[in-house]
Amino acid sequence: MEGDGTRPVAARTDGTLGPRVRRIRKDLGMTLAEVSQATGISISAISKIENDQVSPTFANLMRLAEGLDIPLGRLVSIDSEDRSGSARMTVTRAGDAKYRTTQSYDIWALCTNIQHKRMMPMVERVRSRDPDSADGMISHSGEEFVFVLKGAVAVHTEHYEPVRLEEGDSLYMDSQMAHTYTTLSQEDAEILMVWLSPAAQSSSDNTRMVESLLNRKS
Amino acid sequence: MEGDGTRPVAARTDGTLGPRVRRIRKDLGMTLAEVSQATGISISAISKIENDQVSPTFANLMRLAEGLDIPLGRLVSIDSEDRSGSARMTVTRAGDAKYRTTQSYDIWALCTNIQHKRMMPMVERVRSRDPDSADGMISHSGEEFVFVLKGAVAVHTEHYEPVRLEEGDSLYMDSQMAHTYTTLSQEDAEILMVWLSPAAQSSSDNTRMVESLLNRKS
DNA sequence: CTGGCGGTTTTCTGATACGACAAATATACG
DNA sequence: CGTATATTTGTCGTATCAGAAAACCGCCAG
Repeated sequence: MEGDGTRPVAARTDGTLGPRVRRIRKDLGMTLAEVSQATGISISAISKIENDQVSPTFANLMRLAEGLDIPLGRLVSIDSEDRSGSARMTVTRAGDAKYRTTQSYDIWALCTNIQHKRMMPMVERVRSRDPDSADGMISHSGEEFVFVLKGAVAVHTEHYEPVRLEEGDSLYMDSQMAHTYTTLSQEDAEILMVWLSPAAQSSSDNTRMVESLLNRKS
Repeated sequence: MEGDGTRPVAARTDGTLGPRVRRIRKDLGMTLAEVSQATGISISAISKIENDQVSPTFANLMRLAEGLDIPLGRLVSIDSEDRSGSARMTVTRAGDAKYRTTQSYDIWALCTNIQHKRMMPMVERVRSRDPDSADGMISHSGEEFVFVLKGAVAVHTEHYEPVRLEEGDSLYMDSQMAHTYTTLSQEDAEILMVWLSPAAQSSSDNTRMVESLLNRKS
């Protein structure tokens, strides 16, 4: 092992983990010593991790996530807290939502122009009245929350009896369970839906997933 | 292999990573050799990882995620799809939400009785009209989505000019940015808010966090 | 200039993950 | 049963990670 010029070069990681860890630590206003205290990892090890001089073991990644109080998945995922440059807030006016339509729904996707967004909020007008002739039952990953803005809808699922939701009622479900919505009121009902994708790391991912979900009949 | 004390004992990881990796591999119908091929990790190493005999380095975790075609965050996160036993859906009627009040808001937490929930939906009546005399600017982790149900509100943040939101308008923000809401309309405004905690793994966690956020003045 | 003093980086050494190979099982299938 | 395939286990050499301590780096006071 001739040390003839061979620098560490820090190629043992993707080169973003370290800076990400440092950023999180700084955001929490902690010193290396405090993180060491909180995680049980030595100061030097943390320093090397932050400088991408080592590829930490899974064990230490877990301890790090624990001590920094951040889910491990967030810690290691590439998306990072790097909000630099991108907007941290976006507003969508009542009429300005991004519109699209399917066989059974009119959909207005809200707040589409913010990056690194994990929830996908949208307003939907439910046009179908028959669970079978509709787009059909849809099953996808993640969780969804529904709040009835206007009218009344029925929620059809594979495991429960249909549920009637009136204005102001809300529902939260594991969206892996196949489901569909139909209007029960005279006028087409309107619901506010927020979908959370477990896998989604970026806004563009989410948007793509929504598109594919809406296009498949199932 | 005499059990003369020194056995691996597999305490170098949390004990769930290995089985999880194996499960994913099996689901994909791949052999160790194929995964080795796809990831560049040796067969023996993968075997040891799957049996929790080693704590893989971050570098190998990345290669593994890449080769198994799964987001790294999903690969390492504990959460798992184990929804067995608990309810997969819950409904909250318009009048039945869990109520509480603070100096500036009346809050109805929605869908509180479902486990493993990551989004925290709530309806808030905004009573304050002065951003300074209110509960004060609040900064917390995560993201929040707001939809105005009734009236008009102003959103005050540390980085942006106050934004006026009318009925039907919506907003999405990185809630680490300090913020507060005030009513602009004659009648107290009502908003639907969905908060996503990055750390939250379970409903109870979320509820506790909401409580502490609401109680601190800051 | 000099000497603390937090905070961080580097150095040094023991512990351990990794890769390659081989032998021992385990599993699947005819 | 055999045979083929897949997986586990063990060994060895190397790469490299973790931790302790020393060195380093502003920064500030005297």
